[in-house]
Amino acid sequence: MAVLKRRGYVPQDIEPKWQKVWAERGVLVADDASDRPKYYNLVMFPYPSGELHMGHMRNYVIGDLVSRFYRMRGLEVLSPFGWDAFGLPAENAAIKAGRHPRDWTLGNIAIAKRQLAMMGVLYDWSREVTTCLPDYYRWTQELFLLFWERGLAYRRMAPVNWCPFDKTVLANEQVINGRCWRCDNLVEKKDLEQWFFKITEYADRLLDDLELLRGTWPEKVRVMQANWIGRSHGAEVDFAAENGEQIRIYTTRPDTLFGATFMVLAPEHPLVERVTTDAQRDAVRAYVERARRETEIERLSTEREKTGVFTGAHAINPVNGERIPIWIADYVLMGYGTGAIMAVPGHDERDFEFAKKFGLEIREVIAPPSGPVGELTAAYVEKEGSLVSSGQFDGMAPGPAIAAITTWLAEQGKGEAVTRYRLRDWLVSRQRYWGCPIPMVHCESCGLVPVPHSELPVELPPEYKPLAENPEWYTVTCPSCGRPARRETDTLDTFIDSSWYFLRYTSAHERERPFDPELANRWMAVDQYTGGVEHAILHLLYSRFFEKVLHDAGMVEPLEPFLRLFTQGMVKRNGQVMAKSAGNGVAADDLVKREGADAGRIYEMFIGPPEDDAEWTDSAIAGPVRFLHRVWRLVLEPETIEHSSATAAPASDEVLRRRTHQAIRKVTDDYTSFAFNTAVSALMELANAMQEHVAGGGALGEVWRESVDALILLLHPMAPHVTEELWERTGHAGLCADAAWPEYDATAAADPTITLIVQVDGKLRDRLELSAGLTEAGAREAALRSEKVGRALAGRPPRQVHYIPDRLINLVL
RNA sequence: GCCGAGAUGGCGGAAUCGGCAGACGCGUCGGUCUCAAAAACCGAUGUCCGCAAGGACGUGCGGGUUCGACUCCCGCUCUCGGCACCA
Repeated sequence: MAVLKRRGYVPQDIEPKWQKVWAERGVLVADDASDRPKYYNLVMFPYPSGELHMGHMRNYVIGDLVSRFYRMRGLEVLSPFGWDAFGLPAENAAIKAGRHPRDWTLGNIAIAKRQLAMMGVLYDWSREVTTCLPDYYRWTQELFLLFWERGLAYRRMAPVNWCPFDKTVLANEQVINGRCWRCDNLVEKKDLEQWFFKITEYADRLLDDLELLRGTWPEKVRVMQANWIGRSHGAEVDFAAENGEQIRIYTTRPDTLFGATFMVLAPEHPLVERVTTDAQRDAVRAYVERARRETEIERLSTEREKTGVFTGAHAINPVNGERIPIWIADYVLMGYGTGAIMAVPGHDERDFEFAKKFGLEIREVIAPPSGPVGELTAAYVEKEGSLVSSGQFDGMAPGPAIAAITTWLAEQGKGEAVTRYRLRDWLVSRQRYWGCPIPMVHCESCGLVPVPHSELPVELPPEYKPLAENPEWYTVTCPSCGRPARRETDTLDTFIDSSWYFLRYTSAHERERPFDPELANRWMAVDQYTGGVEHAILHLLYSRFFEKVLHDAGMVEPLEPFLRLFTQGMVKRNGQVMAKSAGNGVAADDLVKREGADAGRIYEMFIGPPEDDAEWTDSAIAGPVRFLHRVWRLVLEPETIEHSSATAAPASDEVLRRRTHQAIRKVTDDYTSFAFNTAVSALMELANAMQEHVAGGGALGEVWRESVDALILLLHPMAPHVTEELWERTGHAGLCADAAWPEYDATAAADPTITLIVQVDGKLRDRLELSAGLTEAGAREAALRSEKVGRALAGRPPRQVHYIPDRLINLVL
């Protein structure tokens, strides 16, 4: 595309000038001591991966727009920025390019910082944080120790997700369809000793407090988090195996206990070996071996057939003393519940399928409201109807029966009510160099010993090589007994770094603690948090967890870190999400060179609702480009706009003023509610109205100047450079960025005339321009006077009349 | 399979409460200017019938409620996102 050459407005001439002024004057540096109401406006800090394109920019433009808007409305805005700078891509790039991950990362930060400035995006850079620098990660280590001291960090052997390509373990949340979230390779299961955070201890609060976010977080995100935590209420029940072992099962449907016709243990269940009979031992061992070898590919095959093997053993159903067979099957997971189930094929789809395949008994114990089915052809899973073949509980509805049977089990000492979660503890250790070192020491005699606070930070060694292969680094003396010991060589998941950065911003230079609680409470909670939906579970759940732990530690008051959450959609081009790898990104540098930052910003806001994905069309940016040239001309040289007596309605100050105040109302509402696309439309309409005013020979007096000022001010959050220039050129002292938001005058915006819609039998027949405040009789009279209406009525009198004052009248025949 | 969101012109999208469907743009067509082109500016632009006036149809599909439905209800289809043997 050729560089657009137009008279007057040359964005490339004015944009750098104003960027310099804003920076010099520290326009967006937040004042901790201000007595204006605070507004903490946060955008998700990025991973510095290289050049920014317009897909990245959408987030930052929204953030900047919000900052500028609320500043103009008189709030003390805190809008900090930083870098989520530890992580695998830096290591991968470093391996490829032979550079140290730190150099690669810091280089990218410099590029991104320049590009943000070039887009006119302002931040309070005095609070910048970079998670890979010791002055940040020393506090991450401090917080790790706080979790350790509060019993929330522990180390244990566990089956974990191992990515063979990235050579590290992954959190459950980082495994997507059995694949690594970073490199997309299949994940393996391994038994390893790893560090965990006890997020499950906070499961109830993380779930229940989602209620505090109703209406201010996208419903989608709240639902996703609730499902991820996955709380279920049920009972644990002991079944006695015939060899004397107790097998504890978990069920959410104790009401179906009389329908249990067999039991199933997970292949990894510790009792498998002990209950299996000699006759079945070989078959069971073969099955368990196969299940162990089974890869994620087989796990994921969609139409997965049930497999299993009989142990030869039996157990006794505690409610009715029945003897039922014990099976092994991999559809029962060791990681959930107790790793063992009672199978109720009549009322569970999976058990039904298994029973059908292996010819096991299917028994009906819940009759639907319409009565017992007799021969079940599918599992009846609804909780409606009544119990049958269930001894003393017959006739009860499933709901009450759940409570009654659970109570009975507890009284008999055979079971108890239990709450279970899908959420697992957070695996936080990674076998990578480029992360925050875990400040712990392994001592043969003392065990796990925390590094004393006075010795923090535990710094990464300068040389880039795996920590476990760096004896010079890991060999230390035990802080407790002084004997030779070994440093922990794992580093922390980068999601820990990003779980508290918003707190660090509130006192980024604090030297004694991770953050100053007083300042944290001055700014927290975040009033507006903006970022991508891809963080709906991971980052947002972990940050909420940290906030609650730090609340409990007395370091910050709010229970939830983010009051309002906005998740913006992704920008696509040629049908694909803009990405370096897809080669379809619109580079920010190119855009600024061609169309200018302001036009790019407007286009990005105009492209569609900000919460939706948007398709970037190269030609469509012409609209915002033309619009800005038109604004320039309207403000600085309205006399060059031709009078066009043929088309223009006679102009009046009253009409111009009305449309100006209507625009103030609309744009203010739209900025508040994140409807940026319609805010652009409203501004274009105001410009159209002003142009019509001039073309119609309207006066260029006081009302005109009010419109010009409003146009500049309303446009400023979206297109800061051109408006700053116009503000100066129209003779205002001070910065447009510092100016007060225009006041909306309801009287001026009120329309004295209305368009009455006239319908006959619900069909539009005429529109009448009338003065407002019409009675039904008056409206009816006016409607009947219309020639078009007369034709439609054809002499018939209306039987009914529906009148919506000042809007519509419907004559029904 | 379950949960959530969505489907409106050639394209992006708009439509506070059930009351003018298609705002605002892009694109396209026509015009002005120009030797010409680009840019700029002006006008037209949902579909069909009609010279026109005007009329009919039209918000994924099929029903329903209503004087009146893009909007509410019932039943589908398709698209996107999340979860996925969680007992």
